[in-house]
Amino acid sequence: MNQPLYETVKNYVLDHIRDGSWMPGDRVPSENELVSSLSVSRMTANRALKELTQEGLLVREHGRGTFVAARRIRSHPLEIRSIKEDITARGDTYGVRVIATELVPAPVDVAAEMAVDVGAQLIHLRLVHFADGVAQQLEDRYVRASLAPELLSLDFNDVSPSNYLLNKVPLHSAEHIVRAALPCERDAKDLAMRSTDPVMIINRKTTSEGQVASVVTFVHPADQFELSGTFAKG
Amino acid sequence: MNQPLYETVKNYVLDHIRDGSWMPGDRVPSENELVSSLSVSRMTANRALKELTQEGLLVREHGRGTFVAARRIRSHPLEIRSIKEDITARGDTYGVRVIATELVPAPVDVAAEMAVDVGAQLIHLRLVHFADGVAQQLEDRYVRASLAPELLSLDFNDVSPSNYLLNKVPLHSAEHIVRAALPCERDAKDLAMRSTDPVMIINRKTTSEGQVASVVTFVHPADQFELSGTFAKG
DNA sequence: AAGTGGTCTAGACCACTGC
DNA sequence: CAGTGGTCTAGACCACTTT
Repeated sequence: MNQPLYETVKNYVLDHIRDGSWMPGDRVPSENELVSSLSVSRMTANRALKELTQEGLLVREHGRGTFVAARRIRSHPLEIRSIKEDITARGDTYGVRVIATELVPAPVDVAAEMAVDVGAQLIHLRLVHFADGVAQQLEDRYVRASLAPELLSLDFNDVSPSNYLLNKVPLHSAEHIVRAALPCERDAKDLAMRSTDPVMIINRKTTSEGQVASVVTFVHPADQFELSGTFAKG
Repeated sequence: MNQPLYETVKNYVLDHIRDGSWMPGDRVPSENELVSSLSVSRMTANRALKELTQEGLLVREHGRGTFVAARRIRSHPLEIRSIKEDITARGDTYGVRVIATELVPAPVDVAAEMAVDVGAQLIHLRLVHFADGVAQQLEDRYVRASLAPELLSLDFNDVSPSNYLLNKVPLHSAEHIVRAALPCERDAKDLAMRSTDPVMIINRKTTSEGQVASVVTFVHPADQFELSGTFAKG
């Protein structure tokens, strides 16, 4: 259980925000108060509060104090949609092939991405979604095991991991990175496509209550997929 | 001119990245080397390097060192950004090659897209945007000629078509479609890339006062570009 | 004046990497 | 082994805000 001290301080603050004892707008303890009550140095308290501020959970005002941030509401063209609904909505038959559902210790790169210890228990899912038998999307996902252990025994013909998690875990934010590339051999094989044909890759990291809940990589054959979005102003 | 010391350290590193003396993959000075050469404390050097890492300009590896990150443009699909600003912001030299600026009668496909008569007068622009001589974006655009006839005689080294139109024409909405593909021979040639390497293609249609003002296709070499975005909900 | 966050120092111990 | 980044401490001075 060797987490950095500043993580302990962050969790101390987060716990009070999560359980509602500190509400948006409330002042949280000052750096010096944390120094006294938690017996840490001021630099450590400062780091904890600064990082929580960068993560959008706190707001700091010079000379006044540190406050719980108001919850943001923003929409975005990169919606989290259900692949199954997309497929059935256009009249195709939805199908899914489950390649892996397993409980695994966190690999180093995933651990870094999710900010968990290497070896922490994660649920790993790897599925391919089909429309009328044509592969549409490869989904490779890691989920914090404590959030939804029953993922291991779900029937993904009924509900997709995305949808299940959306309902089960209160979503705070999602970060996306979209890029084009050629698929690696393994992904191409699972998608039954040539590795010389391009794919669109979407990485999504979702956070809930200050923690990374899930990281997922979606791989789409380029000829089967496009993203669209609109925005208006004024 | 009292900027924090860690900003001075950041600028010291940034200057070397911008002027090309430290290239992507190169090791930058270690914290202790910065302590010696700049006469700052290690915490200050650490803060500078940590922030540059968070900003995506450096990559740190425990026990090995700190390295200049591979460069990719990152943009948010929601925003209409200036490619020129993106390039200069990361310290590269911006360049543009104008392939075509002409007044043309609307081709059938463009006429349908813009909801104008076939043969209506449109301005057609085709340019390639470069960062340090490397092609970043091919821009192929049609603009309703009556909106901005002076586009034909602008110097695109000073202002990009996107930026010019943003200021000149009141934007109402923009629709985007993003997809991955292999480039056609002509686009690959203009981007000086192989037609077997994937590209990311963004189509944007902007409307102003109920009419389509402009349709544009951006083609990016996949290894030079990625989209990113975040959203949060309450 | 007192309290706050913003910055900075000069040490320290640790875990990881490479040789 | 030496060098690296990751963390932590116990001080310090400053600018800003409120009382």
